[in-house]
Amino acid sequence: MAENQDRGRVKTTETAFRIVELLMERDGMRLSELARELGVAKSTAHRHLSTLLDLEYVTENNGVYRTGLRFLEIGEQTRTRTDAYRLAEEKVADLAAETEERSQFIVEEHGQGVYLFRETGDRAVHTDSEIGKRIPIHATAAGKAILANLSDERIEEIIDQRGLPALTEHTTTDEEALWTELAEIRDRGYSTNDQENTSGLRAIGVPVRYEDGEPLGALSVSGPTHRFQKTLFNETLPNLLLGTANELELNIQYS
Amino acid sequence: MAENQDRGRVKTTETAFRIVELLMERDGMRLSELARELGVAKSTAHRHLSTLLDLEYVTENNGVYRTGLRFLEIGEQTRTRTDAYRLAEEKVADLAAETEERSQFIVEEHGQGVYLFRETGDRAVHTDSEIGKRIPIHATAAGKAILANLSDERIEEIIDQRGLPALTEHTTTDEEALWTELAEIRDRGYSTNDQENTSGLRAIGVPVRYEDGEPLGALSVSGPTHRFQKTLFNETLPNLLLGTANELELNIQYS
DNA sequence: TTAAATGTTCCGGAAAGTCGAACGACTTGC
DNA sequence: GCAAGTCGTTCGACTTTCCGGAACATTTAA
Repeated sequence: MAENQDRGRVKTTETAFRIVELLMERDGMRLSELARELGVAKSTAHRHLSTLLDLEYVTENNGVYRTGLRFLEIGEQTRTRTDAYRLAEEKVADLAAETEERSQFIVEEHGQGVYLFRETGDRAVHTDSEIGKRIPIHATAAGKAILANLSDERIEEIIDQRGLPALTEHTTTDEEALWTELAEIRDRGYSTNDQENTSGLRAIGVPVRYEDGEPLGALSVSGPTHRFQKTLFNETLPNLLLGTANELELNIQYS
Repeated sequence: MAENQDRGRVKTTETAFRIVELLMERDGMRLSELARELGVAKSTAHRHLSTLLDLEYVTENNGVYRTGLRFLEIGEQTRTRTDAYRLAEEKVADLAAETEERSQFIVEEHGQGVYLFRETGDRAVHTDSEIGKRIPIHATAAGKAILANLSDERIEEIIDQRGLPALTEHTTTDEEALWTELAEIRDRGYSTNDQENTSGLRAIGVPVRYEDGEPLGALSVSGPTHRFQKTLFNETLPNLLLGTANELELNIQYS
């Protein structure tokens, strides 16, 4: 059982990355701890760890193995691969400075939202970076802005693959409701998020598109519910974001 | 032949990561291109790519495979694992703002220097991030500052493992000369770099140590030769850096 | 000092990854 | 508009190589 989709996959690679992920979650582990956790012989764990150490994807200190910075190298390379992403970084900084709130740029990958850049204005607290973190795409303003600009088939695909899990009691979990919301977003040009992934937090999101209409990501600004109200929430921020996204699209087009 | 150190290493993991590295270098590849490059059957490449795709470490678009943002997630987690690193980030920003030059924080991993944070002051050009990039540790100011605070055995080990490759004509490639320079650095408290990795660029570096004297990394400020001279290079910047490193060490101690 | 972990090495057996062939779907060029 | 070439995908047989267990060395605890 449970060999449904496993046809022709490389099991050794799966365990290698399972090890990496465990090391990340646990913030470092010892050899036998890892072997126990994985349910493999110590000798097996040893062989895998030695390999990852040799390849320099893992470090070892006093018998404790941790993920290495080579992941940062590959990740950073991936993030700054296209000029578009680098240009987005500037806009995120501008938005944070101008609004004094937190702003971020998110892209879609494997049906999820991934934080590429985040900047916190003076007013916002400087939290953990969260860069690279994944989040259900339907539960963020930026994510919905992206979703609204994908083809219906792709949207279906993502919903099928990821479902619509609830992060708070305000998360949209009904597919029908999501579709109508996406239509509104397309009309209006921007998306909103009212405590759908974190209670007490609201956000506005706008898509960033290539010339052909394909979304490459989305910008968003988020802040506490008590500040995000009325004109600010309904006009000022949406207009600021739409203008910024437009500038960004032009920058990308002529880069 | 060439099986000297390969005893007991997982070959499949090696090829999996060789694929990832190729995808990174080439900025994306097609299946058969990759198979050709690796010297394996198309079916083998296919199986590996499907696996990496399923695990979400790789993305695919119109038949082009690229590295995925999961590497960013793991890398970012690795970078911000300890409070110490996060605190270093602030100091890097302070230094860039104050000097208006480029400042960076570097750590040692597998005998190499790795850029963890970089900030460019208003005066410096905003280049590619280079975060996560590796560099021979003896060819940077920050690297030498770290090296000078390691045990003699560890220094030997690193030199044996990595050698002393020349990046410019000014790089220190003589082991004897390096040892005497490291002694000077220990005396003086800070290190310098005069066009040893990039011609036209000078830098000053200072170690950042835990209470027990173990270096966790080093701060440095770099700029063009024509600006980095006289009092600025010999007094002002060294003192600024030493003060900043000291603050940082205290912050780390009480965090 | 004993006892109980942990890390390391080695070997046989079995699971797995590799290759090549063969197919359909697209391109390219004549 | 057809043929030759390329690309991605699937399948089965061979054999590489990966896994587990045991035995030894090493450290930590009692």
